[in-house]
Amino acid sequence: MQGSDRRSNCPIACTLDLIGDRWTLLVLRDLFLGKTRYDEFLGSSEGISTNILADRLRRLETMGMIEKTPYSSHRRRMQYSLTERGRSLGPVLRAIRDWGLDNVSGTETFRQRPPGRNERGPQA
Amino acid sequence: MQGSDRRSNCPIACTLDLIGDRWTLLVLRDLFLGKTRYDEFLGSSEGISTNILADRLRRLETMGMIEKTPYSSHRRRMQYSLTERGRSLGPVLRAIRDWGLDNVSGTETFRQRPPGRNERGPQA
DNA sequence: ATCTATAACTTGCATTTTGCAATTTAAATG
DNA sequence: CATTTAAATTGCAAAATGCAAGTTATAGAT
Repeated sequence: MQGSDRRSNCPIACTLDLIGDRWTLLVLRDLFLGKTRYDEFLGSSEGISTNILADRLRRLETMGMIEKTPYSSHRRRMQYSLTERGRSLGPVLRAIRDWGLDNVSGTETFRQRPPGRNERGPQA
Repeated sequence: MQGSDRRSNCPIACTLDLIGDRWTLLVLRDLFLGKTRYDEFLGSSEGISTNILADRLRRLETMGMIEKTPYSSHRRRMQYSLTERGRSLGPVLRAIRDWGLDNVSGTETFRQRPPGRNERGPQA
């Protein structure tokens, strides 16, 4: 909890302490969209910097939102996936998406994902 | 839109460009809770700085999320209230709250607001 | 008239975070 | 061996935040 001397019991504030920055939420979006690897996140059109990406992935893992598993014998090559805890943020991302679709011109979702995995996740 | 050369059509990204920072969301929370005046926002337990508060209120007004009206003949004394556009962010704040209640220990809502105004807003 | 209190900022400056680009690391491949 | 690839790390500048003091414009008291 950020600012431990300034404890707030407000669930909104506590949640925002964990995920209340733009890059974290964008990384979560990408995870919901099925991206798993570092270079995939780097490829998103918002252009996250490598240091920010590494930092956010580490934080998300520390908070138990994601977990990483090797996908190669190269010990630094990890794929990331949402944990149950991370997946429970789906409604948040979805609400954000819905607001954007209704209120920001020029936004659209593309490539409708098939039902099933990430069914409750955001689409972009 | 932030980073105009890095335009993203993703509704999530566009929304986050507008409100994707902790303080903006906390100010929005307070507005949903019925706070209207500068010193009321300052009184929240997260301890926003005066420069950040002034900045966020200005931005929210510029984006059409809030409007300000004088409450005193003192020309600097304004009360702020959500516009329709701002109120439509209710589901976002509510999703964030719900996640916090489910996932962050020690969080709670207090003083249940009566149904009616802000019925769809967050409670904290 | 002056002085004090109040509310809403603004300002100055230190600290932290972000953004950019280069570099490093550890593996696979030719 | 050298080169390529993927996932970081690093160095540094720019931007944002945080803290505290200061300013402004009014109301109210003296």
